[in-house]
Amino acid sequence: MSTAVPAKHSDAASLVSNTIGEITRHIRAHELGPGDRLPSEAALSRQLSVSRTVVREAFSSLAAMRLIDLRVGRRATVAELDYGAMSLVIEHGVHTEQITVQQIYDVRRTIETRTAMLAALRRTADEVERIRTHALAMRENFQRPEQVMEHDLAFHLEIAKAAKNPVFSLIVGAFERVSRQTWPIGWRSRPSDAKQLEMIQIHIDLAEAIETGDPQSARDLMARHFDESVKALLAAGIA
Amino acid sequence: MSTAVPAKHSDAASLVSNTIGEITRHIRAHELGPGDRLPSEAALSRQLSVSRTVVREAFSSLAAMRLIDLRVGRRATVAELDYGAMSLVIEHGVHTEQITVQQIYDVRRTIETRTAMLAALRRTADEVERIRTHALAMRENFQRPEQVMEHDLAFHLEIAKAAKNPVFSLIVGAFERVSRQTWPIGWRSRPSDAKQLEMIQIHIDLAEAIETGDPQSARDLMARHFDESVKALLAAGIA
DNA sequence: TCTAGAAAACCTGCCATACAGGTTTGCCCT
DNA sequence: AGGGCAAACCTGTATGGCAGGTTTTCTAGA
Repeated sequence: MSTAVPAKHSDAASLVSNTIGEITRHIRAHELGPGDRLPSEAALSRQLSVSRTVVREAFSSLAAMRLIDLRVGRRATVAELDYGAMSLVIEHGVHTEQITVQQIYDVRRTIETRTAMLAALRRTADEVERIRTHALAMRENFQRPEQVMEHDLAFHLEIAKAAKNPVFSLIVGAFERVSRQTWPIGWRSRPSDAKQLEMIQIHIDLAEAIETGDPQSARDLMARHFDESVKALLAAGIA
Repeated sequence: MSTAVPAKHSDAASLVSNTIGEITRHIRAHELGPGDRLPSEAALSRQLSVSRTVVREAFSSLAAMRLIDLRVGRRATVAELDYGAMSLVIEHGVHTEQITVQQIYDVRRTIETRTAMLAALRRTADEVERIRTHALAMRENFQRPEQVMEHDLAFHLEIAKAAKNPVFSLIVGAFERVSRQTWPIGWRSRPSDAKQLEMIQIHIDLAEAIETGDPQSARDLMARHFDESVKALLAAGIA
């Protein structure tokens, strides 16, 4: 490489994006799965005739999308599915005013009425337990909004997981960062303790419907939950 | 910076991820929108007391997620919403066998029955025109699968756009890379010209339902389309 | 012969510097 | 006032270097 000619070869795009392509191709070609190790930066640098700088930026980009994991001293490894990147994309869309909160609620309603239904059909005993625990913890801690929010988020994520389709988990997770920022608004927009407890009660009922294995009821409760939430948000002026 | 002490300050995480946070914070704080320019690498480097290398890797990561656009000589700019990163995440999930094609079809069915419905309610004349054009082009070129596929993908994306919710577009787009790779399988699994034309006919009918403004019918046609597609895939052994 | 521990080899995170092109800015001349 | 050109600025890529982590290998002792 030090001796290599200026190269000129290959596709137009930048060296970094080519390198990203090469790395993903490597993963595919060798059928690597989560946890499997990739070549070292130096090795790739030699192999692809680019500087380590370029390889590093490629790795860095892949890590940003959570396709690989990087840790100092260790080789890069293939990552498990992770919604971190998607969550950042959605957050960015909201902050740059390309997406409204209401639009997110519409999508969530569409997705989560389905996950609620599927969860009622496919849940395991463990999952039911976790789902119910989160719902009850919401009521328990209802004086501490922060706690309620965490359990609320975990509740929805757990239902998605119980639906046994990782793509649903990915999407529900994608809204996490934004939800964390808009949740307090919705909470404050419920004018009384009674209204807040009412909202929490829907979660508890939903957990029960999933436990019972009643998909229709689970579906309806989830739909009602979102309808109520949107109403609350609109009342708070987040149109 | 050359004179700066080893720093030790700040959060645990890596310098790069801190820098990513700083940049997104900058975007938010200054309420930057698509097209607005960010500080130069050198400026950020000074401002945050890290080397240009770190800033570059941060920029590179943000560009990988398509939150910003990079072009040589120019300053980085805030990017428009783009499903490229999400599409890579999904593709990665499929290649590493963490997601199955059938699971994707289930999600698409959930999402796209909704977009079809909304499109029928909210479409503009222009959108109807584009949607119909793609459907008809599928029939026109049905001897050239490559062409059919392109119009098929564009058809679904255009419907999502007509639903007037960018999050739906994002999600439908997220499946594009994977679809491009699995589409031929579905196509070949239809055993005859007649079967293939039948599939295309659903698209044409769907375009019509959207034009007419019949949400229920649009919904049902989209549902049927996915049911048929899954059937075809299963027949081809992609269980 | 087997094992535990230490040394060597390897690897990533970060930095400084350098230079080849693109792009912007601003000034000067008309 | 307007147009064109040079200077200033900016990004893409490369090289070399060093501070820690991590893995592998070798050796000495049981």
